[in-house]
Amino acid sequence: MIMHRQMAHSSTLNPAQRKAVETTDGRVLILAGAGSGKTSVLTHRIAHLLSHHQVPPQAILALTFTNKAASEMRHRIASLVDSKLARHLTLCTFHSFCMQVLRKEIERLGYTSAFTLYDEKDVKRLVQHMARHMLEHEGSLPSLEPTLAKISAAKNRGESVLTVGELATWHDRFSAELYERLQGCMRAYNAVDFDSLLSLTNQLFEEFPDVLTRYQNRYQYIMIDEYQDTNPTQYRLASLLSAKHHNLCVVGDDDQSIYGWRGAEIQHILQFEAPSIIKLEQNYRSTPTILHAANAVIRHNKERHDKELWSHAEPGELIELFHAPNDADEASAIVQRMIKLHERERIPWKEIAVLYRSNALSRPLEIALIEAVWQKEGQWVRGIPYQVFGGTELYERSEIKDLIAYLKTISNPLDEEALLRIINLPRRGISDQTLDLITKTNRQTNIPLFSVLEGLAKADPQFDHLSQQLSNRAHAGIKSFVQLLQKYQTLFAPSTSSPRALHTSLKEFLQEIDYEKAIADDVKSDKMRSFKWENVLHCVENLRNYEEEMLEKDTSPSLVDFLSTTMLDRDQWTHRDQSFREDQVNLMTFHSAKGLEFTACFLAGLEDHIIPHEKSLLETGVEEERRLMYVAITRAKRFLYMSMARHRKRMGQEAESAPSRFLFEIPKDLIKIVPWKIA
DNA sequence: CGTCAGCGGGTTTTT
DNA sequence: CCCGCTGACG
Repeated sequence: MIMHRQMAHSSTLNPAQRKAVETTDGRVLILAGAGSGKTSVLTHRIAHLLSHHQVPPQAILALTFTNKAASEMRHRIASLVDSKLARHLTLCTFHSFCMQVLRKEIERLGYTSAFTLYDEKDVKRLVQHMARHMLEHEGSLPSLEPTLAKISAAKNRGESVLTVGELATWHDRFSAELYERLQGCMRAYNAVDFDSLLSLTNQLFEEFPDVLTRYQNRYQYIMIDEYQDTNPTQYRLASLLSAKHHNLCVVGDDDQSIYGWRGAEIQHILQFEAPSIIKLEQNYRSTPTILHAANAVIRHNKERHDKELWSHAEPGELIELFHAPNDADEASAIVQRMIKLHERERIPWKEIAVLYRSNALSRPLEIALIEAVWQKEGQWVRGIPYQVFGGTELYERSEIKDLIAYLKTISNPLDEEALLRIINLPRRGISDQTLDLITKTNRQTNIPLFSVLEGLAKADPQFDHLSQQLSNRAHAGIKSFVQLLQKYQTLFAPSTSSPRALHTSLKEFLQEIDYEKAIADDVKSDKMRSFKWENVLHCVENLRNYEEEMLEKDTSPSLVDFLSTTMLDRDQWTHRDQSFREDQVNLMTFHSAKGLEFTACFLAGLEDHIIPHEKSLLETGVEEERRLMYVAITRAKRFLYMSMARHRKRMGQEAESAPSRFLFEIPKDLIKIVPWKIA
């Protein structure tokens, strides 16, 4: 045992890290500053539990916010311990954990285990439909933005009713009514959204103590990553699960809490009661100059745990700050310096990032990158390779959404939102008018839409009245639609006698509905056509990959599971095959940069109104904006540039802007103010 | 069923 | 100013 304490794998840890790894029991708070080796600590801690305390992997639960974090941790653990052990850990996002629980237990709450998952857009669409239906006698719809905001805030708090302002205004009452109906509707559709994935799990645990006890007994050790980002529902879940063994270890950094506007509660990490509070303050990422600047800025916040990043390294370069006349000049000045870094300091493009507060600021930068002229292996070339994070993603594309809607309808015919999306796609003569008639019957009788369609298809006398009102064309369309769905419900059904690959069925399905032609009919340009079709094929490829993965894991693949995995892991759509490791400059928001690091960072548009964002000042307050600035600064390893423009177009108008107030919080001796034009 | 004009809105985003 | 959505019209 004593020999094991000096196990090779933990010998690289510093004393604070080691303490964090070895404090296994009870409530533990690990305050992990930016770049302090948080992932290392978490993975070593889990490895330590497994190999040193012989905790079975099934008894460990580690929850993260992103799939990326979960899979990175799993890989790193697998390199520390027997990979068989690593495989049996429950290490996943909050959402996929709840998905797993609900797939097994949701029938207690009146859903079926084939429930489908809605994303925000799906919910929004549904809310719009419902609002239109509720107010069909009114002239025009009120703006749904405030309603959606209220509903989303309530969901984040795990509240199933709106009690905003005692429902004083008409709009409040309307929102409350809509929220109530929305939940009824989701239930009827057998659909769950991202937020209710969490709140339903809590509800399940609260209403069925026997279920809770099972999970409490199983998970002796619970760890939560990025604890500063937990919202009340996640907090509740952690409390429920850890209430038996009380071995709850939370890891995070209050200074990096930047998701308050999405319901995250910084108070959770500020007020976490624990006998052991461990601070990781030694930074392995940035130069002391950069760290001093970051510390100086964040010191101005009141709501925080006291801590300060430090490093043994050489002080490093000063932070360069420049003020350009306008945004285009700022962008080209950034690109000029970037070329210098690449050519003189040999910094690869992928080690360079430009970070900005909001996506709208990326335009001028892209233009400057495209127009840039530089020397590649002695040749003059035009254009620096770059990638912008967070554009319109593949999964948002209509051809994919339509295809997914088809698969949702096949696996859960109660999902009327999905059904209505594809009922006339490709066109099969079911017009809006026809649909109106059918949905009216569906609403009046409370018979699910798909059952009405089935009834019509087999001429069930119950629907004679409705049937008479429909055209022959509509009849034919409905009949073929119902047959199509029934056929593929069987083909995609799990564990039929002849095990058939899902992607084979999908290919056959695409052929049968002639989706390629449907896309071709819909789109003018050839380029767009092939692009869309490629996206569809990519989707088939995803399904095939999924099936392979499942077979490797000895789990049986299913359409339902594929759909939820797909919805819960959007990375598979973006960074799977393409370019992730390519040598490209990175453009992204401060928010998306969290967790990443680059040798050189350019922080662009550091102007008051942009950072701190004036709208955000009113909502989440100046401290969250300061944390955002802190996150941005701490992304840089060696070179940090800060810049702003004196004039910038704002809402169409040219306007003057002032330097960000946060710049004045950085000690002058860390900054070198340089002319924007490079000599 | 598809196209176009007029209108509102414009911060951050993962699951 | 530029975008996306809605609703009216062909």
